[in-house]
Amino acid sequence: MTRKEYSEILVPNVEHDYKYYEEKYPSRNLSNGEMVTRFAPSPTGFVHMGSLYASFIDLVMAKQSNGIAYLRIEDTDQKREVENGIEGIVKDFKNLNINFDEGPSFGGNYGPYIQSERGDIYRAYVRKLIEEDKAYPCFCSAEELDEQRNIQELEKERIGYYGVWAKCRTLTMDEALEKVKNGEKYVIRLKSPGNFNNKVILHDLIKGNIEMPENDMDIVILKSDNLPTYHFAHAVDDHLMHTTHVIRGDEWVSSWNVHEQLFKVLGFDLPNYAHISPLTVKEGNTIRKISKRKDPWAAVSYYHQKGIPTEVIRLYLATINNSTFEAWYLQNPGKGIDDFKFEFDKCPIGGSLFDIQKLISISKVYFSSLKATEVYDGVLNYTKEYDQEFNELLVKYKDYAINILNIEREIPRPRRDISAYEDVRTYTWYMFDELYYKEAKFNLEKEYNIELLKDYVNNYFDQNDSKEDWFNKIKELAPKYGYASETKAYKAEPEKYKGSIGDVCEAIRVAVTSLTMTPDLYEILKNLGKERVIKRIEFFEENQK
RNA sequence: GGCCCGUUGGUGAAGUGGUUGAACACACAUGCCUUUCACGCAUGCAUUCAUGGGUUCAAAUCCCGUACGGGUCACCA
Repeated sequence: MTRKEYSEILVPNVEHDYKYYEEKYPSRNLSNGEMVTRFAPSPTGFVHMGSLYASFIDLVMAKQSNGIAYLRIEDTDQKREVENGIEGIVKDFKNLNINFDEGPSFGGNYGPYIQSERGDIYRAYVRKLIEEDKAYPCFCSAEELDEQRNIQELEKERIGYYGVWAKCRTLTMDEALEKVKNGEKYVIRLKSPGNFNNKVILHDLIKGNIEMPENDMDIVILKSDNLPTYHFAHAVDDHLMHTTHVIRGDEWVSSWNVHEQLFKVLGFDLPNYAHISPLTVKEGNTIRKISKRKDPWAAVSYYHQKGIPTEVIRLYLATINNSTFEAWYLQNPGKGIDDFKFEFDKCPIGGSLFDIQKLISISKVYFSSLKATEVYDGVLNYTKEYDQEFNELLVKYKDYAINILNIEREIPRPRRDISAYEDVRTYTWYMFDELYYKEAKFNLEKEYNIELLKDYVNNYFDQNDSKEDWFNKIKELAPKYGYASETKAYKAEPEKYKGSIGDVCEAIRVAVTSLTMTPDLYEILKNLGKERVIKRIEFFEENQK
């Protein structure tokens, strides 16, 4: 029997041979420097901050090099399958408005992009390896393997299936065939040509050179369920899909020697590797990876619910991903992520602690850079889903709402109070009568002079005043009631006055908004208009009693 | 336990042998300015880069040991 026939018995029902696939997926026509990257999650749940971080780097590196970033689903472990896992991931990315160039439901010429649909392809290459005597069937059971592991541990030997421990390696074709005939289950293992005493060096784009022993483990490449292991699928897929840069979590560093060997054995060119460190969180004294279950902000739904735009998350990921991004971003107003040149060697090597406070601060800067109409559109969209009542008010008073959102905005140093769309209501509710008369509460620590307030609104206030006139009038009003019209004068001789002009403004502010802290009072009064100010002062009078 | 990686302030970090008496940003504190808050400005916040030793005229930066943290050692990815 030839080795070819042997391989066909061991790996049955394969439609094409590997040469067919080599032809079917020709090299991509890449010009200089164009990167092909891939984000390759296993569908065990929904998209979270960690996957977003990894995919962010894939996308940004591909995009800035004019290359291609594709999505590949690694679902070769049927036990871990989650219902609708694949659809969930694709949907999450689409909802976030993150688009890959190729992938399930994105299209592309190098598919299928779901590994469970690529079984035939892997098997064709497994056959090739068996035929070339670079792989062999292994009939060891899980129990036997466990036992062997225990012995190795006891004897302080390196653990694994290698050298003399690789029992099935020496099986002859006839012996193996006999077992197959008897219906014994088997897997296909790589016949590793490596020597543990040799060194291989990973030239990692992020971590630098890492030296490790050559792989000598006869790792499993095809499981008994006829699906490949991660290692084998990685080699075959990234070869056929012509990935130029494998960007993945650094938990893979230690198995890189396996991958390097697999590429060599299969006759593939080795891609570049960039191993990224995970997003972490501190819990007591230990550091752990972020977790969907334990960290609420790890879920993308958290941001959706609060109304934090995807762009903010991307900005945050950009700042932790490339150390020089933040300074650049602050110095180049109007520019965005796409204008920045990201580099692998600026990526963090150790883990990055996720800092929600920092994200919020980035969000505030982001919101402060938006135009009022943009905030309006965004908040309208947000409240449609999360705050029907406020949404109706925004629709009803569109122009008014935009004016309010424009207070202290589109100026050289805009306010930075909004960090999410959910904050908009918190900062503007009192400007809407429907909410104001229902929700205003006066927890007064001091009493305010109603006469002064009435005098002000009836005899001084004019909606059309310029800010300067407005302030001059307050200065005129203040002394009438014993307040200093200049803060300095008050500070110099506090005993001579009831208070300063600041106290006068505070009285007006509280009477009109029920709050002691609001944006510019002039703008607020101007937007409310005389009639409503009068009404609010009357309302205040009733409530102060 | 073997192999690999990391350790700079409350946080993210810059830094690859000498303009570092350790940048920048976030957070925090105080003060100034001010109609409030915010913004802004000023100041403070690591006498020191986990630790011990070595190389050097010179080390956060190079070498060795130790401690601590992380990863990995599956028919999981």
